[in-house]
Order: sequence, then structure tokens, then C-alpha cells
Amino acid sequence: MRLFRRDGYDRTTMRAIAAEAGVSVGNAYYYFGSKEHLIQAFYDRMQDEHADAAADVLERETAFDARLRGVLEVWLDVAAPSHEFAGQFFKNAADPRSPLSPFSAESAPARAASTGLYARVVEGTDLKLAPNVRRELPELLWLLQMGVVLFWVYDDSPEQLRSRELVTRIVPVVDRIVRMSRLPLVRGLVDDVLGLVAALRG
Amino acid sequence: MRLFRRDGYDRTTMRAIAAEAGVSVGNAYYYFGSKEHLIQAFYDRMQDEHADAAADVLERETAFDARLRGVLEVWLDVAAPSHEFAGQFFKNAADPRSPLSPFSAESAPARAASTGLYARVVEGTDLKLAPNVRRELPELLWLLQMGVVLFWVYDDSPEQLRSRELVTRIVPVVDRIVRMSRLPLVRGLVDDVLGLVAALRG
DNA sequence: CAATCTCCTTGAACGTGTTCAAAAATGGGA
DNA sequence: TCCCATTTTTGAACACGTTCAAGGAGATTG
Repeated sequence: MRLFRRDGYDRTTMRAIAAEAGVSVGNAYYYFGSKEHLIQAFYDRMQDEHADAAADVLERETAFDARLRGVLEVWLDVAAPSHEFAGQFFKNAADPRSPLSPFSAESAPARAASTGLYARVVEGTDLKLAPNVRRELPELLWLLQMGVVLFWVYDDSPEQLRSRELVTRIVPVVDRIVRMSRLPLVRGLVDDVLGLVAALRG
Repeated sequence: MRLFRRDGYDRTTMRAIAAEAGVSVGNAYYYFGSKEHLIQAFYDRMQDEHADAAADVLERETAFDARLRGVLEVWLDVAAPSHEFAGQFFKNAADPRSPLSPFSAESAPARAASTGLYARVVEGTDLKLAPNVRRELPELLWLLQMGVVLFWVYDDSPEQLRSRELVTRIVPVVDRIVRMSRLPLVRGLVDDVLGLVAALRG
């Protein structure tokens, strides 16, 4: 991770990693199937840090919008030091066949942990929701986070301020949509969307 | 392109491409800066094919939902033969720094052509829209297409039938949202979203 | 103690994308 | 026809990720 952050993913060679770790190149491959697999550790650690920081937010906030904004902002905090590196990492994760893809079978545990986090975002609030909305909302919020991550990866503004702005502006919109979801006019629409999500899952 | 389709992106070597073309490896690099750059030709051709096929649809259909569905379905038609290959290609396009990224400066002309296509989807219809919605809708529909592409890339169902289902089910939802956008209740929400998009563009 | 087995470690070797100095072809003027 | 500048072409060489046969280290068994 030290070398990745210092030199970037592409410029860090397996030979350099092995030398830094004091082992041979072949030995690195005995413990990690490929260079990509080395990233999984990084990915997991970031997820853990996020879960910790998010727990603080969820203890502090009770309103749905504050909880959601807090959890998303805390992701930006945790990810900030790795922005440059993560851009290159994302390239590999975007390969549909890669185990690092957020939709892969290998990522299922991480995905479950993340949707669990958003389940807690929803749980502790005063939101009145239809049962089907309550069931699907955590996964939709996870998708929202994926969107934020995607935006953040492409964000070349100083200190990723645009990503900050995205979060602060999109959270009220989400909040309003969720609260409107029980209105007669909107309800049919929401049911359609939920049906669509359920049908295309997996 | 013949080799890419037959053997996939990774398994097609620059040496094989050069041999097939009857030139040396170095000569291939005289005309194409890298293996990635070879894809740009493929990308451009697919876009042209899509524009042609979409023009037929737009001549035939007049209702907004039919036009949108037709244009999206025609994209699936054009892309279908390259599904396996395009998955690997997408990995490279997902690199934020790659000129192949759909958000890169190099892709600006292609992006403009695509949003222009969706401007025509909107134009020829009976939709009554607020000015700001009419202005932003083409770009939002292009984003919708990017979403469909993303889904399609990850779609491993036979003949990408799930992607077909996504299109047939999401188009009515979009149609309803667009038509609802003038309702007093929804209008404020729509304005927020459009403001967000405008603020974060570029 | 010896024999054997499993786990761990090594570094040379392979195939890859890419580079580059050198050679070849081209084309226009003297 | 010859010369020279430019464009084009070549293939060996480089650095990289990855593989693998070979051997070493430790534990277990007879």
C-alpha cells in the first residue's frame, strides 16, 4: 500500500513490492493470485474504516437526511487520501469479469455489509414507508453510493469539492423523493421502479 | 476487429494484429499510439451504426416513449455481436484518465453526437415540457443510455435478455416522470435535480 | 535417527505491450 | 541521373505480470 500510494498502481511493479517485503517475486504470487488481488486488502480496509466512521454518524444523527448525508460524506473523508490511486484501481474493478467488480460473487460479502449499513441508515429514523420501499431502499441507497463513487473517481476538482457538492445537493432530493413515495400520484411510479429492480436483480 | 471479435481483447496480441495486417509490430505503433487506440475505430463505427439505425426509428415513430425505446433497443441490436469483446473494452474505457472514457475531452465529439440524437428523440414529439426540462433532457437521456450500457456490459444473461427487459420496463417509467414534471408537486423536485446537473457539469 | 510428506520459497523463463535506433522507401529538386 | 530530406518500416530489446520446475524447511511417522 505504501508503494501504491507513492508511485501509483501501474508504476508499482511486483518486483518492487516483493523486494520491499523482503521476499521473492514468486513468493508474492504464492499468497496473492495476481497484482489485482493485492488491491482487495486495500478495498477491505477502506470499507472497514468507512463502517467505523459511519457508526459514529449513526449514533449522533436521527433524521434520515442527516444520516444519509453523514454516511456519504464520511465515505469521501475515508477515500480522500487515496483519490489518485483509487482512480487506477477503479479501472480494474470496472472489468465485469474481475473479482474486484462490486457486482461480482467475490464482492458479495462486502456488498452485503454495505447494504446493511444503509439498512441502519433507514432503520433509526422517523420515516414512514410502504413495506416494499422499506425492503428495497437499502439496496437503492447502496446504488446511490456507487453513483457517488463513480462521480468521485472522475472528479478532478481540487480536493474533490464537486463530489462534496454532489452529496450535499443530492441528499435533500433523495429525502424528498422517499417522503413523497407514499403519495397516491407517486406511488404507482415507485412500485414500477421497485418491480424493475427486483426483476433485474442478480 | 476480426481478431478482437474472434479471440477477445486480451488474447489478441499486437504481434498477431501486425502479422494479420502484413506489417511489423513497430509499424502498427507508427499509426496507432497504443493497443487501446485501436479500439477507438471500433467505438466510432458502432456509434455510426447506431446513429443510422436510430434515424430509421425516429422517422417511423412519433410518440416519445416509442422513440426512446426504439433508440435504446437499436443500440442493443448494434452492440449485440460485440458483447463479449465490448466487456473487455469497457474496462479500458472506465479508466478516468483514458481518452476512451465517455467523459474525456477526446470523447466530446462522440458525446455531442449522442446527445444530439436524444435531442431529436425529444423534438419530434407531443411532449409539453418546461423550458429548463427541455434544455436538459437530452443530456439526461444520454446519461440513461450510459446506465443501460453499464448494465449491458455486466449482463451475462443469454442474448442479454435482461438488458432488453431493462429497456422495456424503464422507458414507461421515464415517460411518466417526464410527463409528471410539470405537476406542481413534482416541479420543485425536478428543478432541484436540473440545478444539480447544471452545477456539476464539466 | 532416518524417511517421508506437506508447506513454503526461489529465480529463471515466458509472453506481453511498448520503444527506438537503424534501415529502407519515397519524392522532389539540382 | 543523382542527392538529400522526409516519411515509413523494421525487428531486436526492454520492463512488466505471471508461471513453474526445482529445491529447502519443518513437522510427522516408523
